[in-house]
Amino acid sequence: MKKFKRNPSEPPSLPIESNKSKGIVRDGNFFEAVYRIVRMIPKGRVSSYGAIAEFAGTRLSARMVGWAMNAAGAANPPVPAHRVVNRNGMLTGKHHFPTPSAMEDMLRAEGIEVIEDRIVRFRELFWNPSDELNKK
DNA sequence: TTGTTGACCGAGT
DNA sequence: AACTCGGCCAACA
Repeated sequence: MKKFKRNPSEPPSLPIESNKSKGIVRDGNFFEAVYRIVRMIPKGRVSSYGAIAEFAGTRLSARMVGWAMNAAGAANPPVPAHRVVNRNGMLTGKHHFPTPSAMEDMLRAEGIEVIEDRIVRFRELFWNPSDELNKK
């Protein structure tokens, strides 16, 4: 009934070592993969949780990208989490920054217009990780 | 241990 | 057009 579970022809998601009991995939591949991708987002551009999740190989795990961003504050080198928004260009994660306006301020500082928690001209500013592969 | 909740997303109703 | 639901999976109660 539900038609799109996991496409068997696609790679079986990340080599995440899901050691749930011992926990902490944060030190494993998933968080690192996400951070790596997010760090690729050029200044002045933005991407979405879903696009990042897909590129990381876990298409249906966009929510985990948000979770990764939640922990990204302590990451080193830094992760530009403010460049990640949802598929509509809305700043859904702004409340997780140190101050309520931090995310918006950082985007503005990079030349991105934000109106009512939404990125203006999101379509043009959207950056898909796979663009990097195509252009080379 | 089981259950619920997300910085999500696409399909169905 | 608004709403619900299922899927992912880590954290937390």
